[in-house]
Amino acid sequence: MWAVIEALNYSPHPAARGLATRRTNTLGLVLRDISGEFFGPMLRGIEAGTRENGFDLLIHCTNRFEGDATPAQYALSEHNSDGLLVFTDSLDEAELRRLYRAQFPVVLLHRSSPPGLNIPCVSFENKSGARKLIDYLIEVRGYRRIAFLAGPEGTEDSYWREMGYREALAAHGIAFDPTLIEVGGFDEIQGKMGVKRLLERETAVDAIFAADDDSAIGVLEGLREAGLRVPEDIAVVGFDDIRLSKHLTPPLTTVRAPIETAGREAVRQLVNLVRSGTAERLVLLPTELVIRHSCGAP
Amino acid sequence: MWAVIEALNYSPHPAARGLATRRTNTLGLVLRDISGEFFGPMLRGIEAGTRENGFDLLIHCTNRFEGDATPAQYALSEHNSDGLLVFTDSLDEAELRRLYRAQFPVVLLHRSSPPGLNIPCVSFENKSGARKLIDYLIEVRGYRRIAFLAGPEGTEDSYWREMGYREALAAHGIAFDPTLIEVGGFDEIQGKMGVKRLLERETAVDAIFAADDDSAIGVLEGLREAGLRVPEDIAVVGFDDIRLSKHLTPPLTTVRAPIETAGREAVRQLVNLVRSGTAERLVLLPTELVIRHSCGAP
DNA sequence: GCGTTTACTGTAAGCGCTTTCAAACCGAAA
DNA sequence: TTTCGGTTTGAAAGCGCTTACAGTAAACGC
Repeated sequence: MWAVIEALNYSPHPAARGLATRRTNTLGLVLRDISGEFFGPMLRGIEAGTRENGFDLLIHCTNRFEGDATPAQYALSEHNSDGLLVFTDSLDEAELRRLYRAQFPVVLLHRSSPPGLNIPCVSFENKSGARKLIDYLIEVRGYRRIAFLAGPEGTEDSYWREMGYREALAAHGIAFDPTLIEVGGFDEIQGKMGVKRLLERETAVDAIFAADDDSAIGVLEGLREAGLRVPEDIAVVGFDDIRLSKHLTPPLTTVRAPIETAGREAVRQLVNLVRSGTAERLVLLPTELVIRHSCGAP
Repeated sequence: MWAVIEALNYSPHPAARGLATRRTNTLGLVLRDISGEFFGPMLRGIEAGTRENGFDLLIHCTNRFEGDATPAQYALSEHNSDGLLVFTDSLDEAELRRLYRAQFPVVLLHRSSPPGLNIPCVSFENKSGARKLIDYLIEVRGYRRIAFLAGPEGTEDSYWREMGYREALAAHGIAFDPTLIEVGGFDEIQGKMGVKRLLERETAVDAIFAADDDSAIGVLEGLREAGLRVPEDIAVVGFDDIRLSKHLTPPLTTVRAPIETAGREAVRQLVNLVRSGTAERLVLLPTELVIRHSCGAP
């Protein structure tokens, strides 16, 4: 029997099998886009996770193009996958609700469940990571006027990092100063623009906490163009510890976020959800302080 | 009619449709693994390309795990995709031949067609890029003893870069010296190990041409650990111009390879092949010299 | 030896769609 | 009114698989 199968090198037809079993053996990943340093490691983790569990991976970016005719399409759904990994805000709440009502397995990555939905999430310990970082800047490096350059509006990772920042300030009796907050984005350009706006304000700044390393790169650039030395004139720290960070000039103090592990873990939860219907409601992966020269450390 | 469809929010079942039409509306991407800085931009290009053309993207890594039970599986094939994008050597020649005989649309990325098969390929102008780079090192910077740190055995990108290197030497009457060749790999670790082996030989070296930027990073590290200054004691150049390169210390002289464009172009060729059965046999995307401080330029 | 359970094999239905083909329909020309 | 071309509509077949079920054979206990 198997010999015959081998001889004819037969392989079953996934579409037919999918039709009959009503399972696709495929997991879907929904992203807004694939840009920035973040996605390489994340994809690596996700791909590894799906493969280890014998699933295929279908990727879809929901980002619209300039002048595209097609309306918002939810290309990935119960029809072509057994479960969905949803990154941040790549799927709107209505679709999330629909999938939830349909009891379709979904795991959220770096985004929490909309109220009432109880969808499992995987993210980092953003708050405590930021807390450790700012504690260090205050206690060890002696900075008091620390600016926060936030990520994109509505990004939860950025929100919790800001909460950690505020908590650290409060714990050391430093009043929160709104003029030290500037919105940025999770990329180099926005980081650079953000720091320029910050400098125009002419408030004293000891250190800048960029919401992620990508934007910290822009901050370094912006400061260099403004003729300021890092860390002598102003210290810079980021979050994520992407591969570039240790190669920057100066090497960037940051918080290491296990990006790849988060991807793998999200798949693990999703596979559990698909197979046994259970998953942990919230998984927060630990972060770790990484001290380099950009904060003034030797 | 459409109102009813809207009202019931009906959406067709891809598996059933696939069964009936014998088309999947999906393109497959076969990789060995997703590591290194190269894959981010490449995936970005490929994803954009597939989406613009209304196809889905299925990704599969053929890399084996330690002690995995499953034999070499060709998860992606005529059953679940309308065409395949094959990156370098992620698929063996036998499978390539089988797909070719079955007239299944395949486009190769950074790898040329096995003899007799005539499968379309998309790659960079590696040879002329390397030629420009080495010409510059010889003519402008005056180096004569330039080492080449090759990529992984059998990698065509590396092969053609070496050919460009040799051509440049020959054109300037510099004899090819095998002791200046060292094998490395397309990653940091291998680059570092390669440069250490090179230094142990105690041949005079003016400059090191690493086959890609990832390994050039390892070279920089290796030289730093050996107490050598770049570019004062020894110059270093790479190939690809990945995002890190300009942030390195010193910033890396390299050749810009349009990684993302190559991905997008490969999809374009594949879509043509799927839709009209035609594609260009070979597309080589132009590369561009990027001069930074690591080669001794100010 | 017979009735009963267990195992195995084969058959048919059906998954949700496309596609083909035939039948029905409609308007225009004879 | 009849006839013909063209269009619309409906029904049926089939894509390649799974699965449930019936049917047959084999094994078992009394």
